[in-house]
Amino acid sequence: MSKQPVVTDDKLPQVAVSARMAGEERRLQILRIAVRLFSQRGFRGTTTKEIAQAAGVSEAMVFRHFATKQELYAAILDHKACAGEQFQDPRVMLEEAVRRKDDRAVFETLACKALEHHDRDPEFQRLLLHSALEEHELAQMFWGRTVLQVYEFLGAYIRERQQDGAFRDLSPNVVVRALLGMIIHHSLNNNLWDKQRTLIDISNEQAAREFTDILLNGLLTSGNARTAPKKRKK
Amino acid sequence: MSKQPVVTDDKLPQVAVSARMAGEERRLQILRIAVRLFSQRGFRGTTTKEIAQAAGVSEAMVFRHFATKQELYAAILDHKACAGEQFQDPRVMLEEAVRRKDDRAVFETLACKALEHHDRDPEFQRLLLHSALEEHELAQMFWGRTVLQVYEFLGAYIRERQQDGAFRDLSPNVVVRALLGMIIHHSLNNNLWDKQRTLIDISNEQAAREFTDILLNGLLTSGNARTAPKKRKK
DNA sequence: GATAAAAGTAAGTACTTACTTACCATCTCC
DNA sequence: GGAGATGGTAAGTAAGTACTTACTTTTATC
Repeated sequence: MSKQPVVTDDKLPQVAVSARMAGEERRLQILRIAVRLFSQRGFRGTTTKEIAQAAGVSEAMVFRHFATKQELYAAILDHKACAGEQFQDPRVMLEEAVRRKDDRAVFETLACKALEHHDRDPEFQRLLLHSALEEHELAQMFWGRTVLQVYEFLGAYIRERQQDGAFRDLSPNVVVRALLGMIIHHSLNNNLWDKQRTLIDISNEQAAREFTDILLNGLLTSGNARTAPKKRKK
Repeated sequence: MSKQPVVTDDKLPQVAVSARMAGEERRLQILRIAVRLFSQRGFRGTTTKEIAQAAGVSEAMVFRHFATKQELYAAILDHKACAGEQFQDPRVMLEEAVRRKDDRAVFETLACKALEHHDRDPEFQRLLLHSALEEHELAQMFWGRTVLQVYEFLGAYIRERQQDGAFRDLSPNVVVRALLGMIIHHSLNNNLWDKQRTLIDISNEQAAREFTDILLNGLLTSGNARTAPKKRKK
């Protein structure tokens, strides 16, 4: 009777805002909104009431779809970490470059894809950091499922190239950490500390190229390599 | 009367636990405890009740020393960011190495000091991350006061060495970001994701040496430099 | 068009949270 | 030794918080 048709914006006609939705549809909508809010304010910082309001439904609806707040969080992790537009498996992504032993392509492609992913989905990085700080299972899961794989895969490649005599004899894991460090720290800067990009404002492609450049060739001009060549134990 | 002398541990005789304290002393104790709890669980994740309990006093005491929870947080930021065992100014720390133009010493010393600091005071990094995620002022303050200075100082050194012809022509800020990325990401891994250090378990000194090594000399053996020398637009 | 399942809500409950009030205890110093 | 300042508490309060219950509306289906 007194129920006005709650369509707040005529410019979004394809989505009937707050109209009755099919169950699965509403579930997904709530999930997406929760992703946004959790990534902005963390798990503890986001209330179920806020989530419900942002979705345009009552709190009870949230709890019909997700029995507890924890379960909603877990569903998000599943959604973000397993399904959807997730990291492509590096083994597939880099297959060709690895076969060609094109070092530059291997590192640069990986760097570029990672930077693009963090750029397109900054929520993911925030969510990950929040859960790492809160010591939530997502952090461990992501570490075991994604990070370790990258270390294994890239590490194996580096070992292979060392045996070819193409790479110097550094610990492969340290090299991987160096590369990931440059990439992830750059994303973190762009998403968290220097959103206006006052210090560095370059495209992902260029960033990937420069970091790869540094890793592969080093900073020094060829004449000046090793100013203080200390002996390095093992 | 019925008040037992609440001294829980005889091995800490110099600090009378929960006995009457001088105002300033109690204030500092609460502050230190709050630092620990905030860094572990974040601002929203820590209750004033927990802080009071950990300090062995009633909640009212916390609010006598700090009018609000926010004010307590602000006091922590002051304490951590201004006073105490804060970062040494890199300009002082690296003065001699810069004068000698000992590139390896410049980068390695900075790396080592930063790694050691994060190792000795992991709370600081957690606190910083929490506040960056919560978009708190500490993050901006730290960025403006500490991070920018490092970029300026190291950037200037790199520019100088480029004019000497010793360094290749890369954007100085990108080089700084690469170095900080390796260092900070390594600390982050040690403090947050891989506390058991299953992947990489090396001393700070060695980490600093290896990262510097990578930055200064690159990965490739001298014969193989630049497998695919694309032209780089300015 | 009756019916039953599904989508939805208003108004709770039990508990926690930041913060307050009103009062006690213990020093210090003349 | 008493008085005022200071360290300290028990027991609140009002506004959240996650989650529930009992109920109404919509919609697909026969």
